[in-house]
Amino acid sequence: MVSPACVTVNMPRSIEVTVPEPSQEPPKGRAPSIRDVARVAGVSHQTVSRVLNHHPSIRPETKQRVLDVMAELQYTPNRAARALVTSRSRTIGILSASSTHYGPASSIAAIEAAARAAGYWVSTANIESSDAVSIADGLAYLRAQGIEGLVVIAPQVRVFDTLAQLSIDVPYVTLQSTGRDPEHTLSVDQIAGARMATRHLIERGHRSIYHLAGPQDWIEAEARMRGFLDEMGAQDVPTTAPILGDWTADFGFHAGRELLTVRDFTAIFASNDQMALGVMHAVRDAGLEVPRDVSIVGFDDIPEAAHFWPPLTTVRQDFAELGRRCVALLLGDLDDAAPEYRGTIVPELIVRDSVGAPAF
Amino acid sequence: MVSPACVTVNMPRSIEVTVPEPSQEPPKGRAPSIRDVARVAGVSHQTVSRVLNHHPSIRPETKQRVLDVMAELQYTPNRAARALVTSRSRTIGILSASSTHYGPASSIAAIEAAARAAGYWVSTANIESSDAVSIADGLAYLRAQGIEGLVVIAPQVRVFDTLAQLSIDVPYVTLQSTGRDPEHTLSVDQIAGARMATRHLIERGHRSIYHLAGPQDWIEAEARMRGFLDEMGAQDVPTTAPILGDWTADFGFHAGRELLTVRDFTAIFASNDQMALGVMHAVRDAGLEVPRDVSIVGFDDIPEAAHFWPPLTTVRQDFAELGRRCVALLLGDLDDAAPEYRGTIVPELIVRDSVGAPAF
DNA sequence: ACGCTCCATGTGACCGTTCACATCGCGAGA
DNA sequence: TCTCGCGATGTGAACGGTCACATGGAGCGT
Repeated sequence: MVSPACVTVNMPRSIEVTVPEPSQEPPKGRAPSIRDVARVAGVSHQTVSRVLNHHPSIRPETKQRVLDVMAELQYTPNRAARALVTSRSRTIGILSASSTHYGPASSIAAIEAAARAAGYWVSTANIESSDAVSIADGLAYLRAQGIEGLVVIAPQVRVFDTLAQLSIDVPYVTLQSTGRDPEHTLSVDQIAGARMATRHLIERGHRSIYHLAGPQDWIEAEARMRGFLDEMGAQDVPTTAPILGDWTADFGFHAGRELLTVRDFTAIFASNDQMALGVMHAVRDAGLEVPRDVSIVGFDDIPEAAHFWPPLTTVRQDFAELGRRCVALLLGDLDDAAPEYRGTIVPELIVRDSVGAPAF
Repeated sequence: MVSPACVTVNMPRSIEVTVPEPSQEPPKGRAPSIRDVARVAGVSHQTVSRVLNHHPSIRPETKQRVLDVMAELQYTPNRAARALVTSRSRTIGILSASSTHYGPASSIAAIEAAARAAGYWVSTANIESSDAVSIADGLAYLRAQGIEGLVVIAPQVRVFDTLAQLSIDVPYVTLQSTGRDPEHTLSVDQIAGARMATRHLIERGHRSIYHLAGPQDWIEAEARMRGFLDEMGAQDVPTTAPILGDWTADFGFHAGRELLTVRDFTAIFASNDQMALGVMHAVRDAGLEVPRDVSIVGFDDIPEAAHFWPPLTTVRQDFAELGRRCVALLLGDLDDAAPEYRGTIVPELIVRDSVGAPAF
């Protein structure tokens, strides 16, 4: 909702430092360095470095003097120089698809906030199509930045393959539960969430339920589908094959229209809210009503879901918390801190008005 | 719609290079450097550097040899080293609010893609609240990265103030038209878009139209409001004071409910699609219908808008194009290339089913 | 009073690039 | 044939931090 025109203002790049008492001026156009600070403060550059890194053995008054000079000169540490010598970029990469959707966007924002708080930088690579080339491009872009950790919000299956091919050797995290590798698992339990949604439908009396799944190379899509299948099986409800979608409302609309030509179901569990919205549109277009004729459950609880018509029953995930934990997990590996956040995030069923008793 | 658990795999950080013919092995754990390449290729490090920078006077066969060795060693240039010596980070910063919304998220994705294509990196700082402190934090974060240009997708008014205070001296661009400073203006003409929407309503016979505006420290919110006001004035329709919102569907819902207690209007022009959705919800909750009782126009054309109930008439903006041009403009400043993209992006009225004749 | 430890600080090298400048041929013009 | 110019390449010094190590006192046990 943001937009148009563009104002640019061009300004000189150098920082004008006005030192009141004429001590030695810092060099020409460059920003002041550690040595400039040292000179003005009357200490060695190393002492300045120690102040910067909170080294314990510095006399408080020395420290304060250095700090004062830093402020006076508007000193900012040079990230490149530090990265060069330590060979640590302190950068976390995010490989993301459909970053314009609410879920990924929220997670990205949370990751960035958490990383920033921990003194890390974040670099995002968006891939438009999820073919191997785009993925490889995105990963190459991140690699060139020397990322120390990677978060994958994209079709994981292919990403992992590409990762191996490019021999990118950083710890990585993805935002969903696989079930395998529980040691390294941080979960909003997608499966549990999908089961809640499915159970809700079954409890309301539905027996013919379709599942509109997400792309199957997204592990969370797979997990939600598995949850659906598990619950259907556990309750002994006959299952039809899930329909594989692409997360968009458009797809939901077209799939819904298709499905309604036969109309052998009373409910649909969509793998995200957008697809659920599309289905509702198709239902109305067919002259039917939600939930009278068809009941619908979504997944994610995007902020708009409460205002859909009818307000959508869905499964809420805390994307922000997810992003935060993700970073905690990565940093645990990176900094050998013990990540506290391995517990499971429990999703929540938000009951609104899109589910009713079955029509037949 | 992405989510849950998290898989981490830890891998060694060093790159194992297997050089078939035992030439001198590169140093311990570090990645191969320009000198490693030089040694293996039998040239000087400077020659390698020249190959890297496409220097004209290098013999083709020398160049090829170096290229081969680079491939063999899996050499990747070290960004930090380069940034250090050139004091150019090749990084563009984005300061963004509400990055989870479709518009900003789309622009960000486009900016990142365009920047990547131009060999630049992108760093995003999200601000959660738009108070001065958050803004200052975000800007400080970006500054510490040595950004060379800045894109602002946030309440610009405050940002500009803070920018001045922090004495951040980089070229910047914002994603909207101000009207002032036409020389540096890249416009999706918000004003024109808002006028189109308003005119559409007036042409359909509406005379009592409310405007649900965005936060007024967003310049595009202001521009859309101005467009609304201008058109109303031009057509001699009496105007009521716009209502200042916050871009969310929730706000639209509550504002709509409030407005409907009086119901002295036949149409609402909302400053974005989310607020329009909220209003439609309120209208239905009041037992009324869109567009029979109230007509509604939105702004942005988010992908879901076509599937709202009723499908929303709105103004489409090409966020992606916007992001692209934004980068072109910045890079024009940065690299002294002539930015070709100063023309105006014309928004487009998408007529769907949320506007009808006035109820009274 | 001696030596040892530890605190506070300084010195110089090094990280991987680019930059400014030097060098070495070789062909062309006088 | 001598020199000048230029194309192709090499040499060494930055850039702004951190690291490993050195140094000079103060405090303290014996």
